[in-house]
Amino acid sequence: MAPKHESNQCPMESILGQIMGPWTPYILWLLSNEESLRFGQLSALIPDISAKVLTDRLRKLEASGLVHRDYQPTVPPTVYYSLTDRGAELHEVLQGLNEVALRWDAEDRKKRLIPVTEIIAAE
Amino acid sequence: MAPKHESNQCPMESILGQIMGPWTPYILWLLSNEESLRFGQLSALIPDISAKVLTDRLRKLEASGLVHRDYQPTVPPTVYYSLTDRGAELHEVLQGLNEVALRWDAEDRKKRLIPVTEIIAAE
DNA sequence: GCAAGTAGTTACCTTTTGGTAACCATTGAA
DNA sequence: TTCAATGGTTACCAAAAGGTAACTACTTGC
Repeated sequence: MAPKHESNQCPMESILGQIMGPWTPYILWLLSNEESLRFGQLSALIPDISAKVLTDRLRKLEASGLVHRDYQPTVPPTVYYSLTDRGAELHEVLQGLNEVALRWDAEDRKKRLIPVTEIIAAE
Repeated sequence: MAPKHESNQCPMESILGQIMGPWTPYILWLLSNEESLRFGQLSALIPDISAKVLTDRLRKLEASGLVHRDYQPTVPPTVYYSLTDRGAELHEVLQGLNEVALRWDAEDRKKRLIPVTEIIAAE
């Protein structure tokens, strides 16, 4: 069974149930860096996600009150997604995570480059 | 297909691939609040997780270098899990997330209590 | 009159994930 | 002599998640 993140006890489990899962935090992070993003823009920024899954994630985030959906009945229709005030409260946490990600990435790159460096040094 | 978090481009996607998914951030958070926890303790702290899944998560975190496994060949065996230095770098982010979680939980509790308050006020 | 473009939805099928129960080793205690 | 205790593993099965292709609506431009 998937974690019963609804029924609970612990606030941490509850928030994790809302924002965890494949793609979800990534979507939140993209939205937290822009005023708003259209469906197609999100789709382009996350090439490996299918429309079905992207829709599903956005609907769930909307249901949790973290994302706002602004449907403009133009032709063709235009839909803007943005963080709600509550969603925006995740900005700092996501930035913090991104900083750790950048640090680890730099460290790992450096490690992976050592062999190359040795080859150059040996010439 | 599950997100291809290995092959990538973006550090944020990469870190999310390592720490996201059901139970994983929760395990990290529990470990970030203790020196170490034994398998059975983690199991007891997360009642809904099965041994199979807990093992799987711990093995993956170990493979990512975020968790250290200390097997003591006593009888019966004792295994201590703790965060590595890299894993410990997530502490602040997890604390930040927990603070947001506590705030939302308090807000939601307050909102859920309003009807009760109204009933009392109406008496 | 047909294609393009947006933001999806739906049905169908495959893959992945997770649960459950049984089993493992080893030794001390009842 | 048999049970309990720890930290798992394995096989088997059910459920959930996700991919793909087809289809929707509506109007503008070719």
